[in-house]
Amino acid sequence: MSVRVRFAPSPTGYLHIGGARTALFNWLYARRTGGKFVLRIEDTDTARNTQEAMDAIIGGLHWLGLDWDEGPVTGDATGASRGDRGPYFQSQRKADYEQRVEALLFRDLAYEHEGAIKFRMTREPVKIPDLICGDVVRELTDREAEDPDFVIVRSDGQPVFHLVNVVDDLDMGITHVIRGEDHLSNTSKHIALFNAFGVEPPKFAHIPLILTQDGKKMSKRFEGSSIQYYQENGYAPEAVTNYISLLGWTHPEQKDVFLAKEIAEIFDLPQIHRANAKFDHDKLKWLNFEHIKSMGDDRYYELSTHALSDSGVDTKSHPIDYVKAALDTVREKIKTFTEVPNFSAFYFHDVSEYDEKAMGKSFIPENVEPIEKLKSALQSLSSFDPLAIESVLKSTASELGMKPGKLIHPTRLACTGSTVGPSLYHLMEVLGREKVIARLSAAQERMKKE
RNA sequence: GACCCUAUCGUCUAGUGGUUAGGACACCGCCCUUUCACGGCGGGAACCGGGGUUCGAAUCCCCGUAGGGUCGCCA
Repeated sequence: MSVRVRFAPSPTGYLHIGGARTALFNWLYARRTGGKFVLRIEDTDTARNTQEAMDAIIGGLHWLGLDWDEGPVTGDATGASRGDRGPYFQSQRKADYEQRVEALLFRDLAYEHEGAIKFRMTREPVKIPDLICGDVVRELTDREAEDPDFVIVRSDGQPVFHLVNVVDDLDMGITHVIRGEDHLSNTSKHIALFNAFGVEPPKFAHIPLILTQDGKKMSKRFEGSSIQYYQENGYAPEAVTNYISLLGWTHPEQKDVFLAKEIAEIFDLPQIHRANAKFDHDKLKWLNFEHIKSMGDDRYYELSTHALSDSGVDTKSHPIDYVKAALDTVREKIKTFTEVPNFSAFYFHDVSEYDEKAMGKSFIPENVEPIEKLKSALQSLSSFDPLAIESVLKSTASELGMKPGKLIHPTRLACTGSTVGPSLYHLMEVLGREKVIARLSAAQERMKKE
């Protein structure tokens, strides 16, 4: 029997980082086994569902590159979908649930209680075979011992999570339920329901949770709990999937940097670590840096220009080769794409503002003359390349009897407006002689005013 | 309160009865570099506690302790 797994988010918030990891593990398992990955939307709580959340989930999954074989195409519950086991929105499956409940009622496995319908839960301990946790025997808690039965249909007629989750998994032929460990205790209810329907439950695999650095549950308010945070803060999706896969799973060769599609060939469930993991932002950032270094040129240019345009820098009006050359000089300097504008915006517009502190040190009247000398030396250069620029900078300084740094710092500030940035000689080459001379001249005017 | 899961450096983890307890991130030091980074080399840093089992436990068992989860007409 071929594997069918599903990711079943509820559109009541955003795509949580933990949910993203659950989706990733499901996706990996489907890809590894050649099975199907189903996306199902658990929107039974109409009061709490929002279209915004729906779009964030679909968008987030797309962004992460976790494509689904069956499920909605868009966030519209009545819109198009892929697959022949739909509808994939629970809000569209009411008739199925009603039928199932009727059957339960008919066989006295459920009963009406104050307008709601409750399921007759077994009083016996339930064995939960789990691919990650092993066999878990779940006994009744003290409260459950008083009344183990639980509501499966609200008094307003709306079916409840436990019921719809089981019915859908059953109807959709789900073979493996891979979900967060927060569902482990509830699984006894689900198994009892599967038994009541006379079918064998799917295999279960409960994965540990992701906690904050101080070991607390990641609430919606925690910065970074939503995938959107990473989309907006300069992270490459491949770094994010790489990082979250490392929370609870280890590459057999102990590798740290890899692509999700690489793990898709070796991933398996029993290897998953059983303890919760704390989220380490530093390691994610490092992985992002690694992926920026190793991604293809075009992808790097694309993500960088996006970051630039997001911050209001227009690259479109510049020749493509100029843009690429400029971006090449910042590639190994950035850890996130949001840093790209800081390091490269000066390439795309004139410098009119300078670092205040540095200006006090570099833009002084005494520097007007040295910069003048440098300009003429630069003018006479036959080739405006990094090596030639470097040697001119140093020889000019030495002729003037000043330390190279005394000339280099004002030059950098003049060219970029900042004290940090790409390699000075390379940046000057990319900028081109004309712009460099112009910016040097503009800086001289500032120096006279000081 | 009850039930369930878990427990190796600060963090993610390797380890499945015999290892100088390994790696990565982070941190510290040195080198490289007249920007900021990168990089190179080196360093500190862990088996929660107590009982067993065994010739021998990080590894197996029990009891504590701690953390997390669940016990909804939320999902």
